[in-house]
Amino acid sequence: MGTSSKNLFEKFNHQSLIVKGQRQALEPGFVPERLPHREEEAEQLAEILSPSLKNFKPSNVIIFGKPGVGKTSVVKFVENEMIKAIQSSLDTKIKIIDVNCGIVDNPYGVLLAVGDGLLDTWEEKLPFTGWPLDKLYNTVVEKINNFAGIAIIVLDEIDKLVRKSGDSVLYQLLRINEIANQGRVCILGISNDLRFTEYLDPRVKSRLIEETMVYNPYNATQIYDILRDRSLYAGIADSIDESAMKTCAALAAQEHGDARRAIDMLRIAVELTEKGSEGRILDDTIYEAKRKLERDVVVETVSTLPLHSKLVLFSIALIDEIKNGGSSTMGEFYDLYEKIADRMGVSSLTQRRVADIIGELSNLGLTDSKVQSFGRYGRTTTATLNYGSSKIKEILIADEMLSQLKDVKPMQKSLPVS
DNA sequence: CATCCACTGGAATACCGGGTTC
DNA sequence: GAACCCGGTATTCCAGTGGATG
Repeated sequence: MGTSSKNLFEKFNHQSLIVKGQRQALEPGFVPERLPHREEEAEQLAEILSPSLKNFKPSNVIIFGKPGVGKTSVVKFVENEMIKAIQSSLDTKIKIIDVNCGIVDNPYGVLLAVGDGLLDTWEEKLPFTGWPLDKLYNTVVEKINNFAGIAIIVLDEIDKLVRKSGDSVLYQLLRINEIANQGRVCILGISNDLRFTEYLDPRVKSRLIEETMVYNPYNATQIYDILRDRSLYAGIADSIDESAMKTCAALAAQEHGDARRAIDMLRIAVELTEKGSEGRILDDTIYEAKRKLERDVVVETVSTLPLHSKLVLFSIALIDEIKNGGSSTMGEFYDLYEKIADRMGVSSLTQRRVADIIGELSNLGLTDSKVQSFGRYGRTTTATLNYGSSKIKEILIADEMLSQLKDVKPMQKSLPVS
């Protein structure tokens, strides 16, 4: 390495890094050693799970709460504490199995995760497809029997699992305790949705929900405390303005008291500061971080959409353009979508499917859609873009597949005034 | 209160990846 | 290793339904 010429990375080394501690403290998924304003919840959960340390099956628990209110953090925290507690006593047999039902939302996947979680390290993993469900289930039961301890199955986002695949897996998991002669399972569910239990069979419901905990959203002062705590971990406390931290907390409190969002904003503010020249995080940095966060989310969601969703969104954007911000009806954008798909050389989906795609886009917050009835003249769904059509188009066209649509202009039709 | 259009839920179909059987 | 079994996912097909207007 030459001494006279600068190393390529040197420039970046000299960036004014303001993080002097653990950078992970600002990343999603970090589990702190302290849980400001969730100490009681953690203790309560530990109490519920404590029988497992004496080899008794704890009650099944469901934790409810909006996103970013610390559900997962509390659970992870308690898990870690429990693992520490087990290490000191050799005669307790506990396995904790984490399943993120946001990703694994089908019966096979859940049973597979449970089965794999019960394997000893030298055992070969179970096949991730191919087996009949009952064979997989029998294997899981057998593993529980051999294990002869308490298996705590943590089902994060359990509401998604139930919505997509019903409660059959839950029924099967609960039934293990009846058919296995040794070993017990305890289910710890985490849900964003208070009402998901309505989808449950009463028999499953009563057995699954032996204990419930509801976590309330944080208020601004609580989020402030959390941010302060994290900034201490990250070693940025000296580099952040008091009022900036308050602003950050206040902004996040306005949006459902989501602490995760506050931490995301703080992290981006840190990154912006390290790239910039200010050297300190100010109020303005926070506002800029907020804007960047929102922008990033839109780009991310739009660009990861499946092809046909992109085409539908493109149609809506085009109609938005001609109508200058107006909404479009199913008939309009479906026609346009068909033409676009044809031009791209892909076969178009049916209207039925496109109706679902509209619903998905609306769930993602990219569009607003509602059904409108015109009485005697039937009814349709209308869709409106939530972001500027030019911006949406720009993101869409960045996709290689869609780049050929760059110059597509819909022929001006006389559209009914809505 | 009939009417009309497409919304909507569910059953059917096609396809995929991967084990299992002979 | 060809043919078959199995569950998951995406889509289509079909029939029943919703609801404001006229």
